[in-house]
Amino acid sequence: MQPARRITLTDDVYAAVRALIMDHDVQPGARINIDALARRLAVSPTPVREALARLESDGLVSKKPLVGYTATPLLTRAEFEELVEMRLILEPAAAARVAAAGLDGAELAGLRAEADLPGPEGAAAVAAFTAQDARFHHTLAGLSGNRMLHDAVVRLRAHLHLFRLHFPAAHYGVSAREHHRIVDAVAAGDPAAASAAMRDHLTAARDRHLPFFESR
Amino acid sequence: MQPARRITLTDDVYAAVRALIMDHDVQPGARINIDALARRLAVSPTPVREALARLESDGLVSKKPLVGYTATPLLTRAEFEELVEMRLILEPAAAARVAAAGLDGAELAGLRAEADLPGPEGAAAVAAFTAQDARFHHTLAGLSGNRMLHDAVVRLRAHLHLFRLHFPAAHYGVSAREHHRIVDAVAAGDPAAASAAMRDHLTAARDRHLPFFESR
DNA sequence: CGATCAAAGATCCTATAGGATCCCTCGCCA
DNA sequence: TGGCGAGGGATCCTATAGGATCTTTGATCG
Repeated sequence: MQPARRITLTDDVYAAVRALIMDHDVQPGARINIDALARRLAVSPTPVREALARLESDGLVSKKPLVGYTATPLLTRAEFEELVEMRLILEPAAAARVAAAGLDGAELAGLRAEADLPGPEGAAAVAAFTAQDARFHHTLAGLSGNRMLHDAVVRLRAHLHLFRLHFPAAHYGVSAREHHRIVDAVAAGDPAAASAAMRDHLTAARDRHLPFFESR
Repeated sequence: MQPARRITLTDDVYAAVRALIMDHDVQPGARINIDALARRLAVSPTPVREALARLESDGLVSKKPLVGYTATPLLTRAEFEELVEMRLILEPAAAARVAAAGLDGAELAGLRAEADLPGPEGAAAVAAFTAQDARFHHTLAGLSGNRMLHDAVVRLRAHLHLFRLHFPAAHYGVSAREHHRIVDAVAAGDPAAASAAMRDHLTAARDRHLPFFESR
């Protein structure tokens, strides 16, 4: 772990702690000791405290007064269903809006490039896959032109760190094809088709993830 | 202003600062001096810093490194349109889900009670109206059973402190009737009607608010 | 008279120290 | 042997002080 340094320590600490949680360097449900974390990052407890306060707003940690912070436990099956439901509300609407508004050549090319997903090769395959998948969904939400919609999609995404460990190989290839189907509908300027393609993608992804809960 | 005291100062400070902003005791766009705020609340700067970090996640203040915090400026017309668009995505979906799930007698009675809105009498009429309106929308979102959906609706609502000052009298009465139409559809277990009623309510409220931007 | 540069003031940012609270372990008792 | 209570340790929470940075004001030069 590198000592954090930039303009404001808080931002660095925030990013560092977020990464620790997302990569499961801090086990879900584990206590987070402020002093120990500060020593590990070679900073004082104050910016750590500030970063944790922000992370609590993101839902990645929770605070019990006079006891301490805790990394948020993994999503339960029910919470996962809620998350999917929420994405089904937001993301098809975003896709429809992008299709309705239309994209210029550069935007479309960029989106199409991000629709591709890395294969199952390489050491950090799962991390690379989820990171690229996140980029695609975030970019699409951003192109909706509605900043609040974009923020909401990004915020939800943080909870998917759940699947960093157990990850079904079935995702590779299929997800990329579904992404391209969404891009095609967007490129055609067909809001209904874009919305439907996104809905199908999300429900399919949900079904692919479900076995995870069986095995717990 | 009372000195803040409870279990954790941070929570109290958070609520206090939030109230300051919502009530326009701190003008939108104004700089927020951490030390001055700490003295005013009779606490040290540390919990103030922590509270401000949380408020930044809520979008009520923004931070410029090495410069300080600033109360978020009032929504522009474009941002207001984005907010409405976002509510149109979330809240009709929430209403439909509540209607589909059905409510027991107590829940329905509670919701119907909150649909009523205080009239234009009294000193703090605007504050009472908006507070009650918020309660209705929050309660409905909460009854959807989806916590993330509820949180998203509540989070958006914070940005409506915009209208604490200039408030059209046309809202009184009309809004309550629209609320009851939503409750009726929910009580009838008709998701499509509930969704439509909410959509109509939001678009009508949007139109009632629009003159505010003409007068700036 | 306007623009540029420098210095002073204010503010934020970080670190360290002390008080209060909670959790856990050990001993005692029924 | 199991339950209860007290003490110690750890941790959080708050406060204060010092260093770094930015903004602003004033003076100087063109």
